[in-house]
Amino acid sequence: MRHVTQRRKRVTQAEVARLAGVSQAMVSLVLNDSEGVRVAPETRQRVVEALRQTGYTVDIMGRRLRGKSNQIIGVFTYEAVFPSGSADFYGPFLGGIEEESEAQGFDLLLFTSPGRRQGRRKVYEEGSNRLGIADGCILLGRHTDRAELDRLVDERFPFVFIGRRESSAGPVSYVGGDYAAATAALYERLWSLGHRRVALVGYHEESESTADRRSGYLRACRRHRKTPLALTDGDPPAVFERLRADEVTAALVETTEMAAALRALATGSGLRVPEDLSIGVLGDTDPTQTSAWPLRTAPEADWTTFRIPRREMGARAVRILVAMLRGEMEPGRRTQVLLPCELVDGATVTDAPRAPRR
Amino acid sequence: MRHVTQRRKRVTQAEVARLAGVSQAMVSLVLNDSEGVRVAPETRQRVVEALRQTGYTVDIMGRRLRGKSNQIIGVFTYEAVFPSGSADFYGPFLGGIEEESEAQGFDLLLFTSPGRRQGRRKVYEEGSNRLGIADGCILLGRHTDRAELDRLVDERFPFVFIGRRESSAGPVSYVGGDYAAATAALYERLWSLGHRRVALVGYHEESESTADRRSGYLRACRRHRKTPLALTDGDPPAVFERLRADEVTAALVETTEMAAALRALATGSGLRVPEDLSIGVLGDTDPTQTSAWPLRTAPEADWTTFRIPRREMGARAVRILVAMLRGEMEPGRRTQVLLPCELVDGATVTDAPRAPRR
DNA sequence: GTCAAGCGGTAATACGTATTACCATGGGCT
DNA sequence: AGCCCATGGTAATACGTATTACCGCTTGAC
Repeated sequence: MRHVTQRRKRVTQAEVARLAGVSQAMVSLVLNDSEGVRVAPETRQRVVEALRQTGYTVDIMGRRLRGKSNQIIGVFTYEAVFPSGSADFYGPFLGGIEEESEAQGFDLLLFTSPGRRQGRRKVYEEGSNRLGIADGCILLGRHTDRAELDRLVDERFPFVFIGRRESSAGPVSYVGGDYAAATAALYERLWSLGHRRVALVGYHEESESTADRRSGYLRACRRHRKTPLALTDGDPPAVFERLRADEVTAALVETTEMAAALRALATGSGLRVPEDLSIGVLGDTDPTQTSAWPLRTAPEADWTTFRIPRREMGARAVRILVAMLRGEMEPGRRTQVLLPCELVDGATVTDAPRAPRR
Repeated sequence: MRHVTQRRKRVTQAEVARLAGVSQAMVSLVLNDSEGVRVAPETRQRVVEALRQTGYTVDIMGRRLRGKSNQIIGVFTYEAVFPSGSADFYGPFLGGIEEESEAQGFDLLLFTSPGRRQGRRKVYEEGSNRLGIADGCILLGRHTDRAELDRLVDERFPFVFIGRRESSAGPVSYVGGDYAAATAALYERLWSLGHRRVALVGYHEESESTADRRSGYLRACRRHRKTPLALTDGDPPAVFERLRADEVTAALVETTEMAAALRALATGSGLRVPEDLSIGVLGDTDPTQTSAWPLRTAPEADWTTFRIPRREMGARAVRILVAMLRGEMEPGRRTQVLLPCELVDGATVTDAPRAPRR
């Protein structure tokens, strides 16, 4: 029984050269058809023949080592990219990232190894930043670690965040959705339908995206000289009671979970949605996140909301990162982009009720 | 205006060494904690400090060139991982891959960089194998390139395929679904319900998965001494006519698309499903693939089928690959695994009709 | 006959890391 | 004093490729 050959060694240019009776450099020259370098046709023939015989293939590693870039974009997410449940938060983002990095000629490195602390991934483990093995990195995730972000900025590692992010350590490049404008637009839509008491229901926690929605709401309120009514989580029944007490006819709600809970409470109290209470959802946010609000929601709900251009955001982030890597950006400058969100007319918003409810 | 630092250069061991006042070799030694080599505690301290200051990260190209592993598992798919449509074929596989590689401490490298030929990705582009960047690789995709597979086997690059694959170049490691057993089991279920004329409707093309389903069907037929009736695509109406002509009471159909088309034809002809015709689907196969069969299918259809354990397949593939990389497997041997598929009782199979139809 | 120029090829080097062989120093022992 | 050995570090090298500087040869011009 013949002993199986062990791990066959790669064929190198040197071996090809030996076979053809030339130097390694000559093989490289023939392979790369360098301009301005002269190779005798007869020699080229010999080399080509040797290449064919040996079945030589370029070793990417050697080539990239020499080129100093390994053509890899890192993707860091604070949670698993492919969740076991059906909730698909990252999918669209990554779709855009994949598409664009394919177009730009980069591979994608998903950081799955880093240590998790209480189920959440960390960039810095044992002090060293594994992201560095990529040329640059795209970061995603609702649950951002402030300290890590600051440190990243500080290290001058090229990265782009998906979702607006602020850091005290300096400017951050990001591609976000323009939640403020979209929220204001949704408010305007309600206003034009006759709603005069429009409340905001959202998180208490001050993440950038929550803050943007609130600022859009506040701006719209100011514009129409209305007193804002912003309710931050607390338990759903309490929020609902508050809405009734203030004779609110429309609510702008941060997530579909919250919206579903509200609607359930409303219909439970004999109120019809949207005839008695219009509900606008401020973008379909991360469905995987945990909250005090009941998770179960009718999937077929036809919410009035705005579409977050996830795919475009991913693609745009890659383009920005690649520009940074190519040095096409004034160094030190950061790029901050907010993409418009498209209004989606659903079945949960209609004209304001004629008579004020009691 | 102060000119900011230009394009951040990779920091190398040599620079760290300079800062610490030692040689590059010393930095490498400290980093790798090589056994049997003595480093003065005080020196180690200096180096560690310099590493921290510079934010050094290892360059995978240099390291791999030197022949060491990078703790990176490559993932190669013949189509985009994150499709723009909602059809999510790769998701579950990658979920398992991600989960397991996280557990094993590996990062995931998605090969998205160049190399498409007519919309399909290629492993070998310009003769070079890009997979080599990773320590080993997992391959997925219904559309396999035979020549590439052979060449991969030949190169002895460590890889595991998801889905059974055969190569003339030698044994291939894979993790597949046991379609033969599952198909046979589905046949048995039909038999026990009184069906005596059970047809197979499937692809003509001889991919491994198609072949497995057919062999399971044939095995079951032999067992019950029935003449097989295997219909390979052709146009749906023709297939349906054939089923009627042969007084078939149950059909095992390869994909949900085919099944939906058949059902539409059946109900259009006044046959009820499942009362007059039972339909079993042989696993929910790649929904993105193109075929002669109409794509539109009622999504809420409650098919009787078997579940392909995609997530488990992904995880298992990673475990096998890691074992290969750790050298825990006899070199030259390959691991070939078929995981059982669980029967799913849906609404499209019931007792055989009493009287033969006409 | 000397020089320049053109041609065809090679040696050398850089890229970043890991590892081996080796060297300098100093202390303990005979 | 002479020797050995332990200690702590460095120089050198290999990995595979791309590129530049350079070298030897021929030929043509003067």
